[in-house]
Parts: sequence; C-alpha cells; structure tokens
Amino acid sequence: MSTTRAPDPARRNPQTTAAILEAALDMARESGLAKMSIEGIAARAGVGKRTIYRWWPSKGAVVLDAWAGELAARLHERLAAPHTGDFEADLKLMIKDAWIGTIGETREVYASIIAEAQHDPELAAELRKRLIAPATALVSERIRRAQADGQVAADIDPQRAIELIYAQLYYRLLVAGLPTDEAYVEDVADLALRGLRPRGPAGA
Amino acid sequence: MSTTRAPDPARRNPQTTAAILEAALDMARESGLAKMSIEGIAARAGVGKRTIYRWWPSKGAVVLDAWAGELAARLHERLAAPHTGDFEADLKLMIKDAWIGTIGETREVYASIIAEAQHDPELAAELRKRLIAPATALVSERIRRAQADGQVAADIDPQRAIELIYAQLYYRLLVAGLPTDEAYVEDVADLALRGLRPRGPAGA
Amino acid sequence: MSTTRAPDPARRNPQTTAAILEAALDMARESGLAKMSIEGIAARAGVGKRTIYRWWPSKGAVVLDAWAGELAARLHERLAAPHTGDFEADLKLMIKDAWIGTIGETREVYASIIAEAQHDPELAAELRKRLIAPATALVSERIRRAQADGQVAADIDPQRAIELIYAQLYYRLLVAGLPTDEAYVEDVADLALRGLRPRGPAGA
Amino acid sequence: MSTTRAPDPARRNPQTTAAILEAALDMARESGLAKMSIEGIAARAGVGKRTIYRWWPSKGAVVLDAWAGELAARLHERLAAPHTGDFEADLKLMIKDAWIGTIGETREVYASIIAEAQHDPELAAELRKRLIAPATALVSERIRRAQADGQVAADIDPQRAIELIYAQLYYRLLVAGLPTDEAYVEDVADLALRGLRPRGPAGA
DNA sequence: CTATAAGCGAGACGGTACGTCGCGTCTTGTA
DNA sequence: TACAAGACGCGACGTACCGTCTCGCTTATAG
Repeated sequence: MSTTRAPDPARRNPQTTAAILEAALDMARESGLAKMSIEGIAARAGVGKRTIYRWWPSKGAVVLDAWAGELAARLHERLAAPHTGDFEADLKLMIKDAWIGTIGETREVYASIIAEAQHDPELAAELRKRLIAPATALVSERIRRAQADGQVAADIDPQRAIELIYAQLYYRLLVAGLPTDEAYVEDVADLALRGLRPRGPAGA
Repeated sequence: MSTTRAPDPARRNPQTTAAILEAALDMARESGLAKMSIEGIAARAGVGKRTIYRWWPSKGAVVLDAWAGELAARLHERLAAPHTGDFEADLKLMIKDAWIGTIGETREVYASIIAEAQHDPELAAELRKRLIAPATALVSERIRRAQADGQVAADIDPQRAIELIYAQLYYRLLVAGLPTDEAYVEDVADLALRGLRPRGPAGA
Repeated sequence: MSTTRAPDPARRNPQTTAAILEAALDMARESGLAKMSIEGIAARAGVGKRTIYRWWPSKGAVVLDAWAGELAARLHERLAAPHTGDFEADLKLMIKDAWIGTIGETREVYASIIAEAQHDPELAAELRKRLIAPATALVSERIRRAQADGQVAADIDPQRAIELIYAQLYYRLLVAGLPTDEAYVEDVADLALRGLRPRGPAGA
Repeated sequence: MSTTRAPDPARRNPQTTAAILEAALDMARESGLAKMSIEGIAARAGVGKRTIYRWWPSKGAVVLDAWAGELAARLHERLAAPHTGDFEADLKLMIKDAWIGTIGETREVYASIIAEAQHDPELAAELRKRLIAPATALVSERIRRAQADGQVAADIDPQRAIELIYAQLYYRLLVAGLPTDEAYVEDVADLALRGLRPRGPAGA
C-alpha cells in the first residue's frame, strides 16, 4: 500500500553498516551528538547520505545504535555473575560495572543522547527499550532477591528503589555536569541503602 | 582591549526586550527549545535578528532568560514562609511549590533547556547559577535546621540530601519522560526521608 | 588539489538553470542589476540560493549569462551576411544590428553589467570574452576588407578604428546616459568615417 | 510644511566635513566605491552616521564630493592658459592635463563613480554638472576657436567632436579596463583629428 | 547672559541580503 | 536493488549595512 517501499534488510551491506556506526561513534565521542550531522557521518564513513536515511530515521538513532551496540557487548560480560549474597556489595559492583566500567568515558555521548531524546520521542523510546529497561530488569531482580533475604525492606517498590539509586547518577551527569568516580558511586549506594534497609528488628 | 565592543545595557530598549522574551517563552511552551530558531523568535517579536544577537549569545540563553525570569517571580511569592517546624511537611510543601506550582506546565521547557545545556557549557553554568543554586540554597538551609532539630541524621551532607530528593524528579523528567503529580512528589519525599531520618534507638 | 570540489556540469538540471536565467533577465530588465539580489532571483525562480551559488560566482555572472545568452542567439541571425561591398552601408548596418536591434531595449541591463564589471574583474573578463571580443572580431574583419578595397586608410589599426566608432556609443550609454536611435548611429558612423577614409588626391 | 527640517549649512562643522571627505577619498582610492559603506566612512572619520546622512544623500555623493573637490582645485591650475595657437598641441595638452595629470591615479575612483551613477540618477546628474560639463565647456570653446582659425572643419558640432575624442578614453577606462598613458592620449587625438580637420583646399 | 535649539558622537533598532551549512528527497550511474 | 555521489528546494545560521531613531554632550546664536 505504501508508495515508498521498505528496504530489504537481507540486501544490507554489512561493511557499509559497520563504517557508518564506527564513524558515528567516533564523531560522537569527539564532539557530541549535537554538533554532528548526517552529512558529516556520511562523509566520514565514505557513504552516500541516502544509505543512512535508508536504514535509520535520524542521527540520534545512528548514534544510539553505534553506542548501545558497543555497550551491550561490554555489559554482557560484566553483569554475568554478581552473586555474592551480600546485597550491598553486589549492588555497588553492578553500579560500578554499569556506570564506570561500561559507560565510563562515553558519559558525554550518553548525555547527548538523552538530550536529543528530549525532543525525539522515538529515540527516547528506543533508548529505554534497548538500554534502560534491560539494565533495570537485572537490578530489579537482584533487589527482589534482597527483599526475600530481608536485606531490603519488603514494602519498597523495586522500581522506585532503582530510581532512588540511579537518579543520583543521572542528576550528576545531566544537571550537575560532573564526572562520576568510584567514591561517588559508593556514596550513592550508601545513601540510598540507608533508606532501603529494613528498620531494624523492632521495625519488622 | 576587545575589538568587538560590548553593547551598553543602559541603551537597551525595554519594550524590545520584553517582546523578545515573551515571544521566546511562548514558542518554547508551544514547541520546545529544539524546534525554535533565533530567526523565528525575531519574526514573532517583530524584531531584527541583530538585536537578539546583541544581547544574548544563543537561543538557549534567550529562553532561559524568559523562562527563569517568569519563574523567579513566582518562586519568591511561594517560598516566603514554610516554617511549620515539621520537616516532612515543610519539605513536601517546598518540593510541590517548586516542581508543581512553579515549574508546573513548563516542565518540557525546562527539559529542553537542560538538553540544550548538555552541549552549551555557558548555558549550563547560567542555569545552575540562576535557578538551581538559589533553590538548592533554600532547601539546604531548611535541612540544616532539621539536623539541628534532630529530624534529619546529623552525619548527612545537606547537598547530598537534596540530590537524593531532587534527582528522582529530574530522573522522571529527563529519563523516564513522565509527568509529576502531587502523589509522586509525596512518594519521592517519603522514600528519601526513610534514609535521611536519624537511625537507632533514639529515632525509634 | 582543491578542497571544495567543483560541481559536475553533467548533473546540472536544465529546467532549474532555465528558470534562474529567466528570472534573472526579467528582474534585470525591470530594475537593473544593482537592485537585484541572489536571494531575489532564487525566490522568483523558485530555487534554493545554494543552487545559484553552485553554478555562478556572483549575481553579475548570472545576469551576464542570461542576457548574453539571449543576445548571442539574436546576433547570429542578424550578422549573417552584410556583404554589400559598400563599407559605409555595411558598417552602419552592423552597428544598427548590434546596438539597436540586439541590445535595443536592454541597454540599461548592459549598462548595469558594465557598472558591475568595474569592481568585478572576473565579470569584466567574461563580458569581454563572451560579447565584446566576438562582436569586435566581425567588425574588424570587415574593416580589414575595406582597407584592402581602399575604402579605409591602410595605416589605421582596425582595432582602434572599432574603438573610434563604438566608444561614441558607450559614451552615450554610460556617461551621457542618453538613448541611441538610428539617426545617432548614422551620425556616429559618419563622424568616424571622416577620419577613417583614405586622404590625399586618390581619395578625392 | 515639512516635518523634518532641513539642516542649517551655517552650523556645519568644517572639521567634521573635512574628516569625512578625507576618509571617503582614502577609502575610495584603496578599494573603490562599491566596497565602501557609509558605516565604514563614519567609523574611519570618527563621526556619527547621522552626520553623514545629514549632509549627503548617498555614499556616491560623499565620494563625488571628496574626489571632485580635490580635482577641481588641480584642474583650475592646469587649464589656465593653453593658448598656443596650434590646435593639435593645445588639444593634446588639455587632454593630458585632464586625463593623466588630474584624474591620473584616481582613474579607478572615477570608474567606480560612473558605475555607481548607472543606478543613481541624482549622482549622474551631479557628476555631469560638476565635472563633465565644465571640462567640456573649456574644450568646446577651444574647438570653436579652431573652427574660426580653419583648423577644424566648420560643419562639425563641437560637442560631437568632444565626444569623438573623449569617448575613446572612457571606452578604455570603462570597457577595455586598461590604463591610459601619454602615448595613448597622443594616438586618441591623432585619430580624432583625422576626422576633424578640414578636407583640404578642394573640399572647402 | 542665559536658554534653547542645533550639530554631533555613539550606537540601538527593524530590516534586507549576504554566503554557508545541513536537512531530507531526488536522480544518475555502477556493481 | 543497494550503493556513492551529489543536485535540489528549503530553512536557518551569524554578519554586514541600510536608513531612522534616540541619547547626552557641546557649541553658538537669539531672546
């Protein structure tokens, strides 16, 4: 029914795709999403603009693809098995793995993707689906186990607990505009845990 | 010493300034900072582009001026006297005043300003100086008093306490992309207060 | 070697080109080159400014292209065969064809092109190459034949003879700012011919 | 009746006027009328734009004032007394004085004024009145005397004779874009004189 | 001998146009 | 039919001048 036929993914050239993603990620690292252009990515990748528009709806989508693709690989390794039994230790490890080990020096790329997402609902949805939801799911699972163990108060919504923790990191990234080191991550977890822990034997 | 002389603020036309700020705020409300242009603001305000460039370095600066100006006026009224003595009540009132009463329906404007600030350090600095720092100072003061009263644990850095609270709201605005109602603000405060209150037998 | 690659003329859109030239010529006729703008040509032709800048270096070049293109067509018809054998008749016919029949009512366009050429050496060169040189060559050839026939003094440089004739017309156009009719062209030729004809007993 | 009162010439500041004219002439010499701006003249002269607009209608008028003022002074000296009795010698001297001695190295300034005059009828009129008419009058007078002496054919209109001569120089300046040296001036006069002289005793 | 009306410097202002960049769509030629 | 290349209509960029205006300051008649 549509006049403009959808492209056939089977005929997509993998080398071309790789060149575009690499160029996009390099440029995002160097100067951030806002200062990039599709035109620039095409030139750097040695690719026609048409080819980019064929496979991605916006520059944000290209960069998200490039950046989240890299990230997903690294995350899978790291979040394999943090089963210590000690919730505090596990939590801190997970946050460090995610926020320092994985995002690490691409934090400004991430910030610029979130910025772009403020006026690009599709990008926002994609970001949540591909990155935030999966990461949240893992932590949520661990929190639920901690509640079963009695290490986290049972009346707390795990989703809200995650927000209490992660929101601090996003605040530092997006509002304070400051870098995040290990000490800060520790502090973030400690402050959140004050509120998450059960109120002692009397409170139980 | 500078070749391009700075314009003399005394010769600035107040009507023109008002027209620009009004146009900018209207447009920001309607479609967000990202879809605006200096060209558009100038046209809507019935003003030469040059006049805008003379007094503001970027469209972000114009919108911040327009938006924060309006806000500051409203905030002064609201944050006059929240002295209940009950920290929880005071805190909730302050947050509601700030986040619902003041930012309120301009939340998307605020989100787009923060987005813009990700690649505009001057705008980020201005935003922190004009809006975040003053608001933070007021809350910080109230927390300190609560610590003196024994309503908040003495070993907590008030600045970090503020982050623990506000970060949740920013997260919802920028990352979750969801609106904030009174119930959510209550929940935000309750969750944070769990961790802020003094522990141990005395607190029970 | 050049960083900004030259555009490929093969990919030039003939319709677009025609629309630009037509708009440019119309506007030049209506109000003269000085009051035109690239912006205006683009708007009238329904074309992006970039497209004009891609193919022409300046508005003068566009108008010259449009005007001289039209002219060349008209001139080819007219200067087909003025072989009367009578130099005076031939000369007068050539001048009338060129200055009245061809330039005719576009004399102000021509004047404004020459004006523009005063501060645009490239335009001046192009004007001489495309219009003045070819026209001069034809007349020069006829003068040479007249010298062989003994109708023009042999010791006169044909190029200077042309200047003696045409300069009067350019003077009237550019300095006196007056129109040129047939009677004036006759007078121009007569006055010049006084000096060009062979002197002495043979010529009497 | 008019709302905007005419300025009072008696209160005009001579230093200011001089500064403007000097700046204008310098700039015209350096880069030509076309590349100048009222704004630029004002800045260079250390003068408000208003002051220029008060006394001159256009930048062309300013430059003409500056250039022709200088020239008039120089011309008066030179054209004092060329009464040799020999018309050819007198004519050549007059042309050399005017075209080389007086216009000389400001020939490009003159060319740019004529260019400007193509789309500024007031400037054109002023130019003819202040410069061309007076110079023409002097030469015309001399030609008339030569006709009385029998050195120039009596049936020639002196005005047309002047055009025959000067047009060649204007052509070289405006159309050919070439400099004029003494040899060329000689040639111009020689070529014109061929046609101006009486046709020998038989023709009388 | 003062006051009041210029001239003047400075430059803000609403505009128009500049020449450039990037958008997203398109067409052309190659593999 | 995917792709490199890039022309195209379009909208916006940030800058230069336009010609008009308003502001204080100074100068120089006219009451």
